[in-house]
Amino acid sequence: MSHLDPPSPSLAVADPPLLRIQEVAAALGLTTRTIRYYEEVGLLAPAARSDGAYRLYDADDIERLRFIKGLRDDAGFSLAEIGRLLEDEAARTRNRARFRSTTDATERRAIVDDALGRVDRQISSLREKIERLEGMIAEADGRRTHLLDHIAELDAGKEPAPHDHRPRRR
Amino acid sequence: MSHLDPPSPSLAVADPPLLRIQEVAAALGLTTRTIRYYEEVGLLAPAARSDGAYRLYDADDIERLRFIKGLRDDAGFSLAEIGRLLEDEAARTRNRARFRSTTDATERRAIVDDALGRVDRQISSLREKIERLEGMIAEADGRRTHLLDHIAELDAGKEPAPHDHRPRRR
DNA sequence: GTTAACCTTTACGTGAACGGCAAGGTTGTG
DNA sequence: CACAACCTTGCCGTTCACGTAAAGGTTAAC
Repeated sequence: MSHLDPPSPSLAVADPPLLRIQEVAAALGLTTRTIRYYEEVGLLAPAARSDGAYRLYDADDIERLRFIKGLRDDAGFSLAEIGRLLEDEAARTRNRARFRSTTDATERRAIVDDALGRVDRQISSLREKIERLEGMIAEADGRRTHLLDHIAELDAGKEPAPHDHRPRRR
Repeated sequence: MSHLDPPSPSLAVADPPLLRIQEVAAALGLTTRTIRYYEEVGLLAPAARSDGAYRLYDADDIERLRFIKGLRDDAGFSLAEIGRLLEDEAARTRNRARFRSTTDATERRAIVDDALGRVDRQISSLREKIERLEGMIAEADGRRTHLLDHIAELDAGKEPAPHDHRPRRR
């Protein structure tokens, strides 16, 4: 069941603590404003609200937020692209509800299959980005080689040609 | 000398054609405004100006612009970061002038060495970015595996536990 | 030398992604 | 119940990366 079955025999499994917005912000290195903004544009909604309407986030929310941050900072995606990659929060909420509201294994399977497809698309998006970056490295490596050639020429004390920049074939 | 010595025996080597801003823009899929803006913020200056002050770009400029576009689109760097990576255009112009104004091989070597250092820093920047992306892929792969576990459970017709999201150790 | 198609600078406008208040409600601790 | 420390929803401000005219000069072709 869970990673280590709790000693409590038949009670609710000590539900995980829900965090308030500032705790989440501090944990992830974001500002509360940013998190609220992400909610505004439909990137994630808190798992719950307190009686007084405080936003309350669970571990899943935090994982999602961390991924959003990575997509923004590390991958350089725009929030719009991130939204497309993650499917909007409304759909996620709907799917969670659908999953819980049914016991039909086939239907549950469909929902999980769907999630799997999204994750796969996320992964190939990232791989594609890596390939483009590798292309850029190759490009830069070309310039590097060119410069090394130059250095070799200079070290050989050659009569310096007046700065040729055309690609050299070898 | 150059990639194929030109037939012209002792004349200037048919200097390469300089392009006007719109031709450059079309060739790279940018707008003229964007190119002018990049000049405004010090990312590149045209190799020359016509008598009537038209901007004229050479092949080097275009290569630089293409790299800038890659850093922006593929790597997702901000223009400020790109500026730091490329060293500002003023420095580039100065170095070009210094390179041409000297015949001293040692001095030239220093300049080229400098350029090599920059290219190396660019490459490690890109590699670093790739590593971060690979980290994200690993993360997503974790979620993927988790989903696959779920699917296996469902297919096995197991009594569905009420949606456990804690990391599973194996 | 006229004309269309380019170009120049200057300047104001815009969408994205937040920052930073104000005015008020909520929570937990003493 | 008082109080500090948090939270809420507005709403306006800002920076980045350009878009979009406006008013005029330049180039190349005819």
